[in-house]
Amino acid sequence: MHRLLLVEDDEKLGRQVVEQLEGLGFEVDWLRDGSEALRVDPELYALLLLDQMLPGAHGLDVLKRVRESSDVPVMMLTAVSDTSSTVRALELGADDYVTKPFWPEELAARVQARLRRPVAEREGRIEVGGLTVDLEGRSVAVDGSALELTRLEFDLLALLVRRRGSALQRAWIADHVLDAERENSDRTLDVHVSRLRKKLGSYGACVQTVWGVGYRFNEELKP
Amino acid sequence: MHRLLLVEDDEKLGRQVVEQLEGLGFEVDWLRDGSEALRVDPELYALLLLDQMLPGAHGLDVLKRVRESSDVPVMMLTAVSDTSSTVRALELGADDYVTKPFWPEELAARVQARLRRPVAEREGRIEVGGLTVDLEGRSVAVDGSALELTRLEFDLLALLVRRRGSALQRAWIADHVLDAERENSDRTLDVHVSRLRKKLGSYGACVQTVWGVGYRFNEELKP
DNA sequence: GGGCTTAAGCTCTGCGTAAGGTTCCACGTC
DNA sequence: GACGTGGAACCTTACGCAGAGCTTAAGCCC
Repeated sequence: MHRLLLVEDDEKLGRQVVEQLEGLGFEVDWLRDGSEALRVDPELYALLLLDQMLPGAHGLDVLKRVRESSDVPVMMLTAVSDTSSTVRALELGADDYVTKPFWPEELAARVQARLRRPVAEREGRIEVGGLTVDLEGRSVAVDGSALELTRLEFDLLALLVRRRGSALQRAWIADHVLDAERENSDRTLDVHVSRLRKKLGSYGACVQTVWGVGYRFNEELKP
Repeated sequence: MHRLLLVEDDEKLGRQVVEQLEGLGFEVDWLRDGSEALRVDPELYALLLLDQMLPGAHGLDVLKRVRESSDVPVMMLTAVSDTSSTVRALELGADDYVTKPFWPEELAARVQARLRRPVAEREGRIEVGGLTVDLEGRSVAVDGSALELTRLEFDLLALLVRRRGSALQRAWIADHVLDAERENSDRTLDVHVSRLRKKLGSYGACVQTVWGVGYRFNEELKP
């Protein structure tokens, strides 16, 4: 089964999280100190859970170090107020974040969702419930019937679905989807998201807006 | 059940692939060396899986040799970076390719999908509803009556039909179909597509334009 | 002369933006 | 803590325009 690393200095919260995750069959290593976390080999783990405020080293430092050598998924545990750190974490390549206080069950569910799937980028086709995205054929179907998406809409959906579960930054999405040549209005991306949601019908709800950050495809919300 | 040949020198990857395929009920012969592969009779197998970089002989050499005597489906295992070899492989008649690194599960799924297709196609003939494309005889028939296609029109149709379901890029199609020597106008391809559609009659609708990308043969749209 | 390419006019798609409405968060007040 | 309020972030609709793609007709070259 998957092995996870949790870095969290709060004893009580840490114990709850470990219990939840082990209850789901994960093996969990738990470190209380940031400086210890700087020394571990991230490749040993299927996923990392990093608190932001840590003794020894800040969670962002750990994240930065990890990203120098590995693509392992990283989920940040952040305080509600600390939005600037959250944005910074996403810039550094965090895959998702959970704001404190949270229910350990919620965190466990997010972890499970992330690890359940094969590495999507390498598949030619991704299926989420009744939604099928054919990356090679550039076609999309909902419950069997084909959808007419524009080039940009398809790219947008593909991006979100391939990294489903992760909150993607507006600017990052824009960089990857919009025409890089021109200075785009801030509202351009909204419009395309809006149009995509509409065309996706009942699956439109899976395209979540993450306030102040960007968007996330949430497969838990499928109809 | 089907018998497959895998030619792969990486021990670990090879073992994984063999396990997966045997798990699906295939019989698998596994060679580690390209020069051995040059000596086998491809007709013994339902499908060949060829790595590109091999000791003894390059995967492309094996492919070339195989194609001299057989139409057995060949799937290439290619490194991400090696796009020029991939193009060359398709020119030589490879049916599909999977880029490394891949999940053995993914490869197994592709193999299964490929072998589910009707027998005619493996013998150089593809049938989509009432449309028959004879790759060897370079002839096309709609509902039994032959069609007069030019060389280029046939190549274009063959390309689209062989990779039906995939959205092919304009530039890629042009590279494979038009005269590579000259700088072609952007509109040249349009004209041939247009003429092809006209000649295909009711099947013309299967040739879909994928806006901003290229074209796709969509067998779902057959009349 | 048959087949490939180009030219040119045309259609129409899809992208971006503006503008007005809506939702959400932060902060202050009670 | 409940409530209210201002402002920022976001949603949605409508519209114009650049340019992708279609088609016909005419040229070019083997």
